[in-house]
Amino acid sequence: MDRENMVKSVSRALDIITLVSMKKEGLGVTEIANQMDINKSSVYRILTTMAHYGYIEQDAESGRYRLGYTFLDIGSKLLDSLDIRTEAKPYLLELGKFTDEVIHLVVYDQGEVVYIEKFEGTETLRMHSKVGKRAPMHCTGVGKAILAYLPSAITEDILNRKGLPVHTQYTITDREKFLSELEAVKQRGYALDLQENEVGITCIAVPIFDHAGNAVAALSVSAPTIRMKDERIEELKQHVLKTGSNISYRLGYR
Amino acid sequence: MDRENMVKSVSRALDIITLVSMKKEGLGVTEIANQMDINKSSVYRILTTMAHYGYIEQDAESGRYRLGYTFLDIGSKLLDSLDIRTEAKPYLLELGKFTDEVIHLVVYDQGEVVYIEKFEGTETLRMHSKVGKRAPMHCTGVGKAILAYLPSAITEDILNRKGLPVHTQYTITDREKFLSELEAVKQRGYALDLQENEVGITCIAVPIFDHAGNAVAALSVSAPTIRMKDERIEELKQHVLKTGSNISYRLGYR
DNA sequence: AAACAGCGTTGCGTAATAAGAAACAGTCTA
DNA sequence: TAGACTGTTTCTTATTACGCAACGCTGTTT
Repeated sequence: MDRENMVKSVSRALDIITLVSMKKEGLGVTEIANQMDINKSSVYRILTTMAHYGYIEQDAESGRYRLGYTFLDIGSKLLDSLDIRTEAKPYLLELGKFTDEVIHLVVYDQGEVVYIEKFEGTETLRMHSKVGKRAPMHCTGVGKAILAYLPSAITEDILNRKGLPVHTQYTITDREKFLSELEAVKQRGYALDLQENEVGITCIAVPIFDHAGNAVAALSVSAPTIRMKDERIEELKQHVLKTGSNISYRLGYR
Repeated sequence: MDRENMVKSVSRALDIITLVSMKKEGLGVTEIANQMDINKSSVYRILTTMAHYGYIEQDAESGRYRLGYTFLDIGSKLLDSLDIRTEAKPYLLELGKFTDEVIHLVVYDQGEVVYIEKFEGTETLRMHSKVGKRAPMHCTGVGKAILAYLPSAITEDILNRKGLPVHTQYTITDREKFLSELEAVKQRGYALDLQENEVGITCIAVPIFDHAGNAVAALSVSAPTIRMKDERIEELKQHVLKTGSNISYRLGYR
């Protein structure tokens, strides 16, 4: 970006914030001035300006400057405005173009997953029939990805209520086997759907976490099993994982 | 505070942030310039400067400017640095498990309380939506717990500035009544919120003192009023008081 | 289609403004 | 008590950020 068009004092102010944010005990005016190689008084004036707005606080005893609570105010406003669908969209598009396969985005709702976005390889994004539809969790990649990260009490409850109904001959129907599958998912960080929901379809799915660290959503790349050999899965999983963590980050997950 | 010593462009930048934070859809350069009654190009340059640091983001399609994710980064660093938070954490967890109700931890800041931690039942929430939010002091348990122990001059000042706005039909709006309520809180050592902030919610709150003996924070257990009969309050208050004094001790209060 | 109105962005000259040097007023140390 | 630190303030200078106006662009209106 053009460094020409930047406002110097604002730029300095933001540099100071970065500096201050790194020392939790706070920093002194002189200390900051030395580190940034600018004059004390400049630092002082910028600090008092930011302190006036509550972005910076001065410790009454030590005189040192620390981060102020206004960052929490703004941060919580930002969190309120985050929407999974809009945040995820560009990442899904990118993943779709790269893989040239179908990408799904789902959210968790009452023991099921709800499809809220779909992207088809070459075609443009549009309202597809599957958007809004619900699916069980135990036989889908996205469902297992979320299930693996839910609190175990909730997972138990869902399994008790929904059971493990057969969808294909590959569906995991044994409770013990399913629980250890979830453990494996958690270990790997991603879930596979090996024709467990629909014969001939294989998926790679990853969970998406919100700002509170809850697995609120998941995304998957689905493809005909014929195209999903081990080497392809190995390659794709990297990108799916990366995309998932990018979206989680956009939702405030740190 | 001296408006003389402030850096104008930094001040403008922070005003812009405030403005932007109020519209979650974002704002345009011209829109901001009109509202602040300054030139477009000034706004533009300040925005690009902040965008370079990630405090502001420009929507690729609409061209509008929104809050950027750096606020979340700084916000989470700020939360980490709050030692009250780290010291209190284990005690809050214990209280949360024992009561199986919602536990809140707030700090006092400029006549209001700021939520810095929340425990729900058994789970730990990294950054719940309420964390960072502000609330008035006069109609919350935590607010009254702190208010009762602040120097009376400061209490007076807060009441003058903020008044006693109605939140529910149970909110104490008479100044004399409120002051004697604070006296009662001080006598008992804990505060009750009997649906004064939100109908159907009852809280028990206690102040937390720092090493200098200042009431800098408070914690509360909140529950539906139906679950908060007199006997339960009697039982809970003991544990809340104990937890509060334990945390104060950890902060150096003797 | 053409004219218009709106946007975000850019270049430029000028005057306001932020930066720097140095003195000031404290505090803590030796 | 002298010294070496702070954070704060003052004052002068030229740097710099400002406002003006024009630009390219998009979408709408006529």
